[in-house]
Amino acid sequence: MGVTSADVARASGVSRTTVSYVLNGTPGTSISDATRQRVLAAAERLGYAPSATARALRRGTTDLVLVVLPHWPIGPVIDTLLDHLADDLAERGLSVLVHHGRGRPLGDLWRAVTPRTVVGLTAFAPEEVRAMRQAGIQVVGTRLDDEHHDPSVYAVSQQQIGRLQVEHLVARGRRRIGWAGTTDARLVEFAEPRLAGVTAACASAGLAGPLVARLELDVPSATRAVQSWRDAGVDAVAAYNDEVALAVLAGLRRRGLEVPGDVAVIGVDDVPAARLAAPPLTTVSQSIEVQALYLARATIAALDGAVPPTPPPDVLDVVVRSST
Amino acid sequence: MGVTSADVARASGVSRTTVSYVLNGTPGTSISDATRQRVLAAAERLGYAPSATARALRRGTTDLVLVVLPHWPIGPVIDTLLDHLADDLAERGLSVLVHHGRGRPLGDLWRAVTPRTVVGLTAFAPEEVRAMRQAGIQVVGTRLDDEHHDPSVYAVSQQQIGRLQVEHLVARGRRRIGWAGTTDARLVEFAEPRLAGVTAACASAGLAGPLVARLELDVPSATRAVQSWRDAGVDAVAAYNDEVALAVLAGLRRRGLEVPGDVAVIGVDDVPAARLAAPPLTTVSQSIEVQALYLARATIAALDGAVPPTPPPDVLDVVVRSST
DNA sequence: CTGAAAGCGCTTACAG
DNA sequence: CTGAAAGCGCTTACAG
Repeated sequence: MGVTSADVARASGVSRTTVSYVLNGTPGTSISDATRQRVLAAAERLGYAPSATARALRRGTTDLVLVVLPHWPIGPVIDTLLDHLADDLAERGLSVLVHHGRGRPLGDLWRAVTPRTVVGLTAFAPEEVRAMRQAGIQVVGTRLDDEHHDPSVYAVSQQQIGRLQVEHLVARGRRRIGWAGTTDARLVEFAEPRLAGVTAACASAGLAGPLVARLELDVPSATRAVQSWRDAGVDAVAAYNDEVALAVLAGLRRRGLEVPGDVAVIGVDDVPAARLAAPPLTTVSQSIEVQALYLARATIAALDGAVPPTPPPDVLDVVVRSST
Repeated sequence: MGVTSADVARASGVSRTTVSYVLNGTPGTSISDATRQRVLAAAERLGYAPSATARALRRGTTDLVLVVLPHWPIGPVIDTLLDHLADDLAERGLSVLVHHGRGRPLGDLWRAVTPRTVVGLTAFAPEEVRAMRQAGIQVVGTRLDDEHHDPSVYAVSQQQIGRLQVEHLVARGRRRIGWAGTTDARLVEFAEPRLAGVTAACASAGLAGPLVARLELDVPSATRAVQSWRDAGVDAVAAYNDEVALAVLAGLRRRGLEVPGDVAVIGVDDVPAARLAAPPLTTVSQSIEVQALYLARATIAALDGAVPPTPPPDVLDVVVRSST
């Protein structure tokens, strides 16, 4: 198929050993400059590229980092995180590959890739983590179930997000909270803990539990949800994320209600559309850059066998705009 | 590190050949049922998983499909496409891996992964395509520069998108077109051809060329752009995508202008936020599901050495809402 | 300063 | 019905 190191050796009249030494710049081996030049020239001329597969088999590992996303629609937030992560890791010669949690089982994936590190933005089954580690793969993550307190894993508390939303609304004098979820079943992993946080915060504040509505991202669905909230006297809505919050705003608009006069609305993520909404949307930001940097550092520390970095103290932040 | 086929062979008292035959269900080899059971049991007990790397080296290929995204912020559109593609390919035992066009050079990537197929949602350099093909990798794509008419590649014309936007605006009686681009340099690859389409369509309609403004996704920046358009008598704006269009709407709102009364606005992508905007946004949809299915089919056809499927006839569609 | 040889873990003709 | 052996392409002790 391709040209191998044996071809380069033959073309430059040396052994494969020497080719390997020259091309890898193996330290501790001083090849004569003439030989070096001959090898380099031959490699160049033949268009030689080493087989990463053979190298991986020999070395037992690759320079790949596999990022596993949860099985839900990823938003701009995750895109940004991936961008930063790829940049940070590229400096260490690592390539980032992303799996979208769809298709074949995860086990097939990491076995096929033999990555150096698996970065999980989703929760892994404990057996899976064990199997990966046993295969010599580092496992790093931002998210595991709250029960699995693996010290190597840093989890942004989804509950805390919901809590912050309610605390902000309460500070604004709101007393009857609505929760806007989605009908997308894939989001349950994130939606449930956020709702739990909302519920807990309502209890702490001495309020009734949130009035839950799940909506599609369209105006009719949002309008129905708004109606159900109004019937119950809701004066503030915490939404699963900014997209849902935008739907809520659309529903309120359709009903002729004022924001925040009649109803306050708060989202999660601070997507670009949030600041462009009418009115601009108050939202909980997750400081993705900070998280990406932490993940990159954790990955690199794991690689170096160094102590894991300290997780960033507070990545959650309420961005106050005009909707509350 | 891990348990190998030799371990399984030893544990079950057979040769590695037999282990391989049993575990792969190699056709044309009839292993006695007793032996088969012994091997299976030993593999199970030892937790054996074949080394994908060794297999790849031996077979010369993997069951991986590498999707290369362009180096720009991917939106929900691409997410949906990836989801569909992964589902469609999983049925053929193929795993999808995504590269976000960041970090290390593409060449390192595909060499490291040795995928069966590379699916490009970005344009590849011709040498790169040649190198991949020479390495026995199939190359499939939705996008190549209009100059490279590779029959194996199906390109959604970015120019056509811009053209459709203008034709719609002209049909609505608009005569002075503004173009809303972005300051994000990563988007140039897509933005330029779309703008070229807008310019061409303006010429066809006997209009002056578009008045170009590039904006950030925030209200102040959008407001400045709106001002420049108004100074030039612009009565319709074609935006690079929906996000930019939302910014334009925000700028118009800030300026107290009516949409579409004073200025019509049209985006691209039909993201969920488009229908939730105030007013709901007219946009060009790219029929992502159709494209994903086509890509999956093209990938599978390439695998089977079959004739490539016919590209879908018209994936572009103007979704008319209230902003025009 | 450079080469012959072993071995990473698998699959697959080829023999029996 | 099953096994010994070669080989995928690389790297790296070990010898010279």
